[in-house]
Amino acid sequence: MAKEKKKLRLVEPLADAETRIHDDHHLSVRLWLRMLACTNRIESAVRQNLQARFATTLPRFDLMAQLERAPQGLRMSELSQRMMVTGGNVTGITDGLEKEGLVIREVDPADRRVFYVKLSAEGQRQFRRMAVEHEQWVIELFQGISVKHKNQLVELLGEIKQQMQ
Amino acid sequence: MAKEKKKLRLVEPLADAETRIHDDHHLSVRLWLRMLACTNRIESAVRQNLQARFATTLPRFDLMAQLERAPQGLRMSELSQRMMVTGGNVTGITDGLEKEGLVIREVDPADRRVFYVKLSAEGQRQFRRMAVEHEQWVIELFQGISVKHKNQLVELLGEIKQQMQ
DNA sequence: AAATATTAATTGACACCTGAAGTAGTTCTC
DNA sequence: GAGAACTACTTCAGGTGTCAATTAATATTT
Repeated sequence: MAKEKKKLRLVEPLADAETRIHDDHHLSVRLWLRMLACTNRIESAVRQNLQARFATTLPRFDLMAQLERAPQGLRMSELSQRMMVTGGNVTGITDGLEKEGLVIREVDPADRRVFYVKLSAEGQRQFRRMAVEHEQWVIELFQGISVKHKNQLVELLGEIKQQMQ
Repeated sequence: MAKEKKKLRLVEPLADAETRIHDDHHLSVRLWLRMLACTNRIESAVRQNLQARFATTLPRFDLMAQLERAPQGLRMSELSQRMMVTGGNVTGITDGLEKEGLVIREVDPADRRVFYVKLSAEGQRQFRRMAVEHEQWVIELFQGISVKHKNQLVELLGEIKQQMQ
């Protein structure tokens, strides 16, 4: 213990010029861990709600949400991009939803490699019901945050998102 | 600035209050989606780096990071809490790390139900190496964001985190 | 002290997710 | 127009994650 500290102290003079950078190290890591913690908690809450209220999961909800915004249907590859997951994953989730009759795979006559995935009528109904509640959950989760702060967050996170293209 | 606020306060009829709520719906959902998008991208980058450089994974790194901060060792249940995952999950990750000789399960003679999980010497060495690079990755990912904005984000996300326990 | 409840960790079933390899259909190139 | 390259999707293996049920040890109750 004491040995460790001594060693660290010996190195300190060198690091001194870089104190600001060193602090930034900690700042960036701290920011990252906090982002992760927040996201995980919210995600976990949403996930539990989806399970409890609709016996479904976040990825399924997410896929259906993408389809709802694209009534003409989406290719598997487009779903993959928009959901930011791999193609193999989309195949699995789509299989599940198709088996439950919530989505449909339609072949493209012009290119028989391609599927267009669409919400079935039943899928549309179910998604609508879920979407309403989902919005409510998110609002409740963020209810303690002022509109001003929410806007600031959207702004700052936008900067990060842009930085990462 | 102050004038703006006053205006908003003066115009308080029903329609207006509805508008504010309606906007807030969108605002909250938008904020949530943006948080998720940012986190996913960063997480994905870190994950890829861990895989490419050290042939390991984020959960493993995360578990080792927890242990590094607690040289006396942690119970499975403590790990579970700190990592915000279920106990069964911790069992699996610990099994993997133990098999590779990076962590050790020590029985508590006072209560034979509990294990104290610790980093092995090899685990410590490996974690150190990973931690240095990991910090570097995070810093690079956030390099385009000013210190001021990072601090703001830490602050605002702290508010959210607090709001959610 | 025996019956009961509680607690710590594991197990098993199932879903998610990735990366790499495989299949089938399309396009390019000569 | 036949072979090579490319593209869309699927499959597979392996790690991650949840929940519910189980096992084993400890606490509590009577």
